Amino acid sequence: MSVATVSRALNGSGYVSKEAKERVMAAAKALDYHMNVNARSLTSGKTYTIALVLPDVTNPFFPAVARGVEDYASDNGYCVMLCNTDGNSRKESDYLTMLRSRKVDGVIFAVSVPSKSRINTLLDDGIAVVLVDRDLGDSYDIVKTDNVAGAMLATNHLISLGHTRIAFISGPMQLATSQERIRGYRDAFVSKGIPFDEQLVVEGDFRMESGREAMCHLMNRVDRGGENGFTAVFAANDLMAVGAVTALEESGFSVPTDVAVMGYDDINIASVMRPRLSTIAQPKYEMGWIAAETVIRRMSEPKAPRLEEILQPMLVVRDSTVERRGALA
Amino acid sequence: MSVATVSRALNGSGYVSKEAKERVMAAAKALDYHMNVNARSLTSGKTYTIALVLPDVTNPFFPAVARGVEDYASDNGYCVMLCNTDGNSRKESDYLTMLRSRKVDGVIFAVSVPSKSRINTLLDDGIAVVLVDRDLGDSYDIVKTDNVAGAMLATNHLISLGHTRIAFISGPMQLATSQERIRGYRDAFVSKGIPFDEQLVVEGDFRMESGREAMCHLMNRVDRGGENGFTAVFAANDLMAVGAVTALEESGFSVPTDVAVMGYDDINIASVMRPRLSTIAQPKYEMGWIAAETVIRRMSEPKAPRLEEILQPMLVVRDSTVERRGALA
DNA sequence: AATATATATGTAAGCGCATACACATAGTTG
DNA sequence: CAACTATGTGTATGCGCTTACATATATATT
Repeated sequence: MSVATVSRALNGSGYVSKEAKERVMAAAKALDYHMNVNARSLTSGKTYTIALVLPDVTNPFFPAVARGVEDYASDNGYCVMLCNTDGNSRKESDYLTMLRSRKVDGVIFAVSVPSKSRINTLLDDGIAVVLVDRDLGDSYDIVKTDNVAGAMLATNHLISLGHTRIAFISGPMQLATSQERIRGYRDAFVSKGIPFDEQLVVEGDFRMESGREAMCHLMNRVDRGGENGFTAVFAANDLMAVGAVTALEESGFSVPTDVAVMGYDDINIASVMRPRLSTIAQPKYEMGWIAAETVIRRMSEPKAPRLEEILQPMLVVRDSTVERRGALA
Repeated sequence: MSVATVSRALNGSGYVSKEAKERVMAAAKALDYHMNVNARSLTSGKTYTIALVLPDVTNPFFPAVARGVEDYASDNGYCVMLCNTDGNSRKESDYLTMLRSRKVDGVIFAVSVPSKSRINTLLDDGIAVVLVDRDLGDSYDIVKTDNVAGAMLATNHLISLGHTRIAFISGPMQLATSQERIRGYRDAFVSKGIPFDEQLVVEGDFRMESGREAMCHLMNRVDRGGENGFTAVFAANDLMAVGAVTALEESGFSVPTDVAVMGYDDINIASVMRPRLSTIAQPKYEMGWIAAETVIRRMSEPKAPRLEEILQPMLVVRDSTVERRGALA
């Protein structure tokens, strides 16, 4: 019995007599033999590994995505490596080169610092790449939700409640996601013919604390000049919305009575905090799932046209948004 | 220039002339060469990969742990594979054999279904294993917090508030973690000489919905007989506590006025929900970090005596616990 | 019966790397 | 200067696996 026969028996490839196959299988079971996947990848070129590169699993948006990725991946024989970049350019780059030398088959990438050249390096190495959530122009496969539509949904909801002075706490400006949400926010005003005040948008970094800070900023400006008032705030993600609510309450304002607050993402916190947060729900799990499906598909068709999956966000109205009263207007 | 020289230059092993080394490095840079880690692992036997096997990243307790693992691991040249088992015996077992054939160097394991034989299989394969959070007797390396102490802290806090009828929503009974917490809960009663009612403990599964269900159970029993009343509930994790609060409020009771509620874990939700949840804080990130440190240490000393890291939990008093009033007593 | 085809197995090479060993040269020591 | 050591490089083998190719036997086709 040669190694070749054994290999064929184990893989079900080529011709192997029933009898030989049975012997191999029996021996494998008896010895508790398990294929060395790494050795195989040496010849096959496939590692059946995909990497999930994201800013921070600790941000409640990502675990759901990760779960989606993992479910699809493991159902299809892939393992997933988890890589946290903290939005740090250095870490991001270090990880990418590490992934290259590990020959992962694909990477699902929630970019923090947009760099096409980095991604191209992966592609040149034959590694499939798909972006999740944060887009990067029309060069790469992407799975995201329609952020413009989502932000419009949110803003229109607020407008329909009688708010016209709506502050916006955005995400990091270099991210397409942030740009798209801010665009939806603006478009909502334009489409209703409501004047729009650039002073009301403040940049955050998607973390809770930055939402708090942004809110303080906003409130300070009102106090000083009597100008820049607002009756509602729309934060580009729930975490910042939570921070904003905290800041508001610390300053003695109540949500939604004094100011209405909208979030984005619909993380679990949103439905449990008080007031329960109105928000834009994203299909996080599905995003991850589809992203995994997409990278895997891409692996076998490196030359296929760009894949673009744009899911629809959904307005979830809870208790943090209510008809305009406005203590800060 | 032979492959051997190149290998030595790249690894800094053996004798290599300065000049040769420079040439190699220059060429490597010029060609954007990266070591094929998998190929290397064929000869070295090390994959520089560790697996993190846990029930569900989506449970807010775990992302922090995962983050701790990842930080320590990546700082030391290791990648981490994420494996969700859903507490499903089948998935758990499937993953373990997959990890064996991938020759991971170590696995950090939050066990769902206690099975020593499974773990021994890994160990026999030369894979380092360390348990996190859920213990399994004194056979394996473990990183956890002192659950007995934690549960006592919680229960004593409630008792000191005047509560004597304290319901307990436990985790799955087959988990040591659950047993330990229930033991702490009981011990608190015993040490104060307060009678203890077995009827007041209900089993949950650590998920939010099960907390809700357990709470309904508890309330139903009160309604029927007039017996089994309670003025406080201690849930074995925050998620179930949230579920319990929900159930209570749905039934028209208010927390903490009618019944006080304590959680366990101190996930981010706890400080944001209303009422803000009193809970037992676990050093989640540290647990992950130390677990990673421990597996990596174990790899180089397979025969060393068992490593046991027991961290201390901390009482965090917020708004969900307050002096006994009791509408359900 | 001669030839073609399907089936079955083995041999050998190679994937990208590390390393034992042989060998060669330079530097030290007495 | 002989003998030895430290330094540098190359050759060859193997890690565990797949696969092209060669070979062999059984079965089918004309």
